[in-house]
Amino acid sequence: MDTPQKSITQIETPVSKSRFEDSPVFNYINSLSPIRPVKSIPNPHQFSTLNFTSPPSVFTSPHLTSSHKESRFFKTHHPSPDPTILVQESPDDSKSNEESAAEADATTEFNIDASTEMEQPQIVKYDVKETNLDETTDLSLVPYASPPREDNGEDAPGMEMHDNVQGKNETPDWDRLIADSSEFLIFSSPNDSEAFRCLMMQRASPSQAPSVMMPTMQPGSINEPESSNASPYGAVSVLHRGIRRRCLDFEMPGNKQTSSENNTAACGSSSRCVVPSIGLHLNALLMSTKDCKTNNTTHDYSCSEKYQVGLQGSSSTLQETLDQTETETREDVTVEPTLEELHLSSPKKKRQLEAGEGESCKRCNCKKSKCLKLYCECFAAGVYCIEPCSCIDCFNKPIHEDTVLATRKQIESRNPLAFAPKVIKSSDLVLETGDDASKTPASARHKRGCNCKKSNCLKKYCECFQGGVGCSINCRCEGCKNAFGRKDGSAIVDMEAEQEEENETSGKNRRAKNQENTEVYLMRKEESSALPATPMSVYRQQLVQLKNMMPPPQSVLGGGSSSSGMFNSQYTRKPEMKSLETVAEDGAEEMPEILSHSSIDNINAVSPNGKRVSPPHMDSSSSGRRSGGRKLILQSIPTFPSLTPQH
DNA sequence: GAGTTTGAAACT
DNA sequence: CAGTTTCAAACTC
Repeated sequence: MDTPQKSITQIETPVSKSRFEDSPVFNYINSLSPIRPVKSIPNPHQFSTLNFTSPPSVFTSPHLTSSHKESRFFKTHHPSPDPTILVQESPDDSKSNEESAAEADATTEFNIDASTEMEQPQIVKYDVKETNLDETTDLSLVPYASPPREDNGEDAPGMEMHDNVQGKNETPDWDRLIADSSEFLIFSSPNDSEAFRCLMMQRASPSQAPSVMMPTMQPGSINEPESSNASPYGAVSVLHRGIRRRCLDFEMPGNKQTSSENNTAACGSSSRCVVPSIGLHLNALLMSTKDCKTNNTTHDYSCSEKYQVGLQGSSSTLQETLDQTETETREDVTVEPTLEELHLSSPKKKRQLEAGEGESCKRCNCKKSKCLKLYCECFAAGVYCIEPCSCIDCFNKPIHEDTVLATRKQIESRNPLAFAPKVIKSSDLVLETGDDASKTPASARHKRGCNCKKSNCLKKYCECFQGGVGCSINCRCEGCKNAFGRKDGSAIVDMEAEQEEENETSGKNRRAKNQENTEVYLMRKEESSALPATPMSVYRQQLVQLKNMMPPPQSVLGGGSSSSGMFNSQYTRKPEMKSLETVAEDGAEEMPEILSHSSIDNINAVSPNGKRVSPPHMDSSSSGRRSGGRKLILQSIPTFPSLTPQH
């Protein structure tokens, strides 16, 4: 420090400084600008110091990113030093890091924070929840997270440079920062969801105040970075990444068991499954509905509430998780979790539910694919197989996480959109395909289109039909009679007409199917009509319908997703914008959650694919439609992805 | 529950 | 990119 300063001073002083200081202009400038010559000298120092410090900061930020990356796929530890320090510094650090790293992200986050200090608590809460639920490491990922803090702590000089004018690189700033940060953290901590509490409790959190410590402490301070893996939490966090998230997320509260088996078992339990599935996939909706049946058959509304609660908790966690860590997972995924999955899952689930009992999660029946191919619904949906599955030689279990992730990556490398939602909203489609989207009543289309030859797009063999969307020019189907919209462009055909046609062709089976289809179709119609109306009402209707029969996935998505929030998952794999848009249309308040999911999907689509970036859509659409409070949340979401994007 | 049909996914 | 095979869900009986 000293040497550089000296050198600088020596150089500047003799030459320029003396001349300029004497000049009247210099005097005038001095009088005008708050910055005085004194600073000029110190500045160099700081600047130099900054240079020194800045490099660390730069490295640190990368570390953060790296940690995030790692956390996504592998749960890593956070090398965070002292949790306390990190916590304290977190706010400023985040800012500084973000500014240096990505101004845009920093600005957004910063703006959010600054604009809504009141809301910050909420945001923090979400973060905390997510982090808690999903991963401790994720917390670090959050701008506020500890990692930056450490760096900042040393990097403080860098901060000071900016601040030099105002204040200098004084430690007192740290105090303030700490105080401020503590406030944020405190807010978040109090907000902690019960799940988080449970985690904390289970974890036997370190002595420190949970609120502040929570984010960082889990990973770093108390437990060694590596410990994350060893510790159940670590395993959990790891599991949360990628596919596991769904089931694992739910497990958190109750189970600390990170063990994969336990997780799967947990999934077997309705409660767990429901929550996780919801978070990532619309499946949860079905699950929830089912649960409602079993548990609260009578009270639809209660179910809805329950569901919402679950969504909030899970969704928020999922969102952040996805956004922050999982952009990749995308799971576009996953996301996505996704409408598609929901659609698919719902019918299946319906059957399963009807046939079997209590399975809240998806089931598969894979015999040869080892549940490591898209043939497997569970795998395709980004969820682990669970007990109810009848699969043989299943590798889609937490135990084989590495294999699952590797396979996923492989598949994504082949087809980045493989885990993305198959059904996209019209707006997105419009961009891509053009008018077709608008034609369909559903206002959504299948991403790639179907290739039906014999089903006339009137059976669930048809992905378009299964997804509750009309066929489009992208479809290569033959004899398309899709009730949701024909390939030729004819808008939705009246179900009656369809039924008549179908009856003509073959009478028997159609009857039941048509009924189902009709129901689905009606559901969709209601949804479309109801969307403008209250999301809750729609949601309730859907729930009721679901209870009565299998809800078509689409319907679930539209109403349930909107109300509860589905995107997803995005996971994300990432669900595509459709879900987002639908959600936006449908529901106002809960949109954020949904968005989070959507974000996931988007993320998935974005990072892996790079092809379509749903987030922008989401942002634009969401921002335009949404109300302020939610908007903030949504905006915050996008920012996270930016931070974590790098792999 | 077993068998068939179907179309997506995977492979060549 | 097209054709073929594999696969598991959807469907039928």
